[in-house]
Amino acid sequence: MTKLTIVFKALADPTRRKILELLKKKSMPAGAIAEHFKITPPSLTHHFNLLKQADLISQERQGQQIIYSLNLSVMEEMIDDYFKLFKKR
Amino acid sequence: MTKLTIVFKALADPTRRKILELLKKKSMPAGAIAEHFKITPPSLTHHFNLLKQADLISQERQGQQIIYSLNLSVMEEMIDDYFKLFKKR
DNA sequence: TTAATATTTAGATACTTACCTAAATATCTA
DNA sequence: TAGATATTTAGGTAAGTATCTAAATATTAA
Repeated sequence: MTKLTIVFKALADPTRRKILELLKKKSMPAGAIAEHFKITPPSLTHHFNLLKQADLISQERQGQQIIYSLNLSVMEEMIDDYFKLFKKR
Repeated sequence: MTKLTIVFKALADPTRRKILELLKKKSMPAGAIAEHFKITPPSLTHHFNLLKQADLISQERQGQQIIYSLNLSVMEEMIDDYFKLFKKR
């Protein structure tokens, strides 16, 4: 699977897009993210894994918590490299 | 399913992205598109349907052929409305 | 109107995915 | 070290998806 396919698959789910939007405001631990959803922690971990695979987020342990952060650069690269093809201006 | 989810799902497949890239060069009938792939016509029709559902392409019959065209505006809207959120400049 | 061409529809199958429950791991605190 | 907290891993299931073959539809040409 190409990197682009992995990224689009990651974005093709509303839960994962909402996670990205939360992380755009600020980095936060899994538990704080979980408060915004009604799915179980294992399901959220599944989504974190796909977002990590797409390199859209990073994680860092801080004590008992795992802090997730958005990797803005991957989004930007995608816009620059792929969508520019289809952009007028 | 939201419109954005439908569009990202449509883009999350290499065959469909290649169809879009072909149509970006010029509109063409299903058969001409098919020459670039090794999958069967019904499989291609399946991909056309998903791209149409995402409003990324349009079709128009011309005699025996169905001519497909790219809807650039949908791509542009998506870049403007969604990705701008994540874009620095 | 019959045959040929272009494409889609119908239906089946193997694979993938999003979700769950139960159990495991990692860290902190008493 | 034992217990509590935060998160992940393992394993299962129902629903979705990409593909195929066979049949149907639409159009053109003989």
